Amino acid sequence: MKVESSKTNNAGLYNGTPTLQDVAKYAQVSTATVSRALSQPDVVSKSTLRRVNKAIEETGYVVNEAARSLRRKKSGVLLVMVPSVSSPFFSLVMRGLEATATKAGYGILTANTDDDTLKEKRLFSYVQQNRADAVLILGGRPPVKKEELLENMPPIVAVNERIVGLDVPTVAVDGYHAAKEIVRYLVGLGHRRLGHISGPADRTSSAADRLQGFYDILQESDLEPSWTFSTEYNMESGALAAREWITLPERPTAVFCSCDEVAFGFNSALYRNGFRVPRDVSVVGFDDVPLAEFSIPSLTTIRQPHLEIGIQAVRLLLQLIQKPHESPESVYLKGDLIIRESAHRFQN
Amino acid sequence: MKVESSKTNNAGLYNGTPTLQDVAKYAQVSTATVSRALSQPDVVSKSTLRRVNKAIEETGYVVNEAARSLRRKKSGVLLVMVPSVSSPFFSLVMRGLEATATKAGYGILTANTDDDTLKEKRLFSYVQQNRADAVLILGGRPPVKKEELLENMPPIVAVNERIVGLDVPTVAVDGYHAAKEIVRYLVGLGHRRLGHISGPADRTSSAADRLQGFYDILQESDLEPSWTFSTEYNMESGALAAREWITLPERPTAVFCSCDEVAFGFNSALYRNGFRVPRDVSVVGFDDVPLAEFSIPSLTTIRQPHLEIGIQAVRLLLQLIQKPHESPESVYLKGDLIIRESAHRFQN
DNA sequence: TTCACGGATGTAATCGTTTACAGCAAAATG
DNA sequence: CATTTTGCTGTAAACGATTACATCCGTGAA
Repeated sequence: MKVESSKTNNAGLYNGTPTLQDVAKYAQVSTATVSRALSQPDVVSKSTLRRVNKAIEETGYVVNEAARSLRRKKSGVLLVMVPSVSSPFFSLVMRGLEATATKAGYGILTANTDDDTLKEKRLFSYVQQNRADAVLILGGRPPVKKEELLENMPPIVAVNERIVGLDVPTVAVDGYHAAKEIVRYLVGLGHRRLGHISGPADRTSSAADRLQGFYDILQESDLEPSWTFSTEYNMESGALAAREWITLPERPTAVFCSCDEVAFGFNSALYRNGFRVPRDVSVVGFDDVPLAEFSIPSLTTIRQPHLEIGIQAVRLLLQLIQKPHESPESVYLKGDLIIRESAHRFQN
Repeated sequence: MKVESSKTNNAGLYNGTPTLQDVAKYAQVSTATVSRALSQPDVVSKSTLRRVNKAIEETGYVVNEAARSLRRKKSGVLLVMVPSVSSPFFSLVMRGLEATATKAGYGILTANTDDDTLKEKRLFSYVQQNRADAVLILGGRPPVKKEELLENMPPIVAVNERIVGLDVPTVAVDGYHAAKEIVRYLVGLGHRRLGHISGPADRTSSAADRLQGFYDILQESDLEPSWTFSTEYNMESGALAAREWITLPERPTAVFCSCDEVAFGFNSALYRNGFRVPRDVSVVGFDDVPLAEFSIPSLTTIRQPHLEIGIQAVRLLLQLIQKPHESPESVYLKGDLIIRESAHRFQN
């Protein structure tokens, strides 16, 4: 079993990074066999497999993904489009995505979409360029014009938000029922004047769902919505809403914020104006970001199972990659009410 | 100028995604010319360039990055290794990294390192597989055994933390001077019993720097450190520290927390035990995450220029990719003291 | 007129894998 | 024993771009 040193190719000599060729030469087999040993070990004979594995070990061979991608027309990468990776909740979800994708042998390419100039080009370029096999869209905004997409649509799964005007499988918490649950909780605490600071309900399905849940529970309870305020999912918006709340003639005694960040901003601005939560107003959030537990006061909120969201989203996406023409069912998960300090029984 | 439809290759017929070949055929030039038109437009004649560009437009050609990577032996991707993408501060930095990398035509592949099982393999596999050209390490931990790395080290830049035992260019805030500044501020407010909740000073350079800054200012001020507590960079740890602070016979009147999250956890646990910040103790943080402004009380802290950190890190890395043997100088940025509510003048 | 030179383009090899196809020996079948 | 099947392996052609080298043509100098 002598290793023949080639003249045309001094591969065995460890001059560069070893290739399949080098392994093949070392193991005295063809490149096809090495390739098969790697991808379909069961079709290779035991003894050959051993020899190849040893050769791989000895040479320190690592597959070249660029070559593999070219040949297979698969990159092994998922593109994640997210409005902002620094959003506390999105970053939690991304962790779940990353973990699951990695376990399945996929890498995660991250693209922030807040940078409008590139937003449109991104999806197309990454996937068409063969840099990514499929796309996870976190913010809910359709990345390119619909018509263009339909022409040659890569596998797409929407996460957290349905994408308006684009029918793709979605993984999200059932915001409608979660909203109902938390508002019902407030009503149960004796509150009769309830307000809601909603997200951008015209653009995002999550905001619309939560808003609808709010309305429907009020109706079931024979109550009128006392106040609604529509804004973005961030702390500044919560602070803005607080300034309006303060001016109200009949202030709601409980406010349902569309997400934890809005609640933080709301509470913060109230605090700075001498109001105390929950003494002066009960406040609840949505998401249960890590800070909800440690904020002052700690925040009663809906827990979104962020890891599970990531797991399911990747699962659907891989399914879609395998069978591009069988669109899998969307998955709606349950959010759990987490009771903490920020909402109190209403006392007249 | 008639487009000849080939028999061996029905490329012009838009059956699959168009390739360079198709563009070449359409523009009546060779693939070499198209390639040059793309990468080095100045060596192609004006008229040909126009023709090629038109052909690209018409066919909707997009470069196949897999093929390009294979040939160029460059992937156009940077690997970001981060202990946890859901850390508020890391996610801010990542945004800066992503923005700068995108602008330079690079993609960002994200790898969480909290999942120990894969930690070691990651750096090697991604770079050796030709999936990434270079690596940004955010957490400070060396990803593989040192010896292995030295053999065939890809371009690496450390972000936020120097990597112990690995001499690579680093981009970070000068934590030592920033710590001195903020502690000096506390001393200036009249505090004489000062405590510090430090990060993992044995493992991370940032924690060690801040700790040293704390010590040195006390010494300059002829004060003894009243209390130190070493822990992790997270809220639970802050809460843990609070429980110890409460039991102290002579409680420090001001506490410097190693990061904002620790401060949040600290404040939160104190609040739950009936203490108020800054009435009972002044607290300062480090990082200035978005929540610092909106927390109750708002947090006096050191602002880290997270965007600038991202920009500089990518700049160094690209420099290193271009000239692998000229290791660029590390960059240390200045952190700014942001004065808010959580620290007060000491009143006896 | 001849020659050198530079600009523009084409030819073809190459990057490292995968895989259709073919070949071949041994086992199974008739 | 002849023939088919099965299991394993090798040959060589892709995948789609880049680039060293060759070629061609026009211009200006000698």
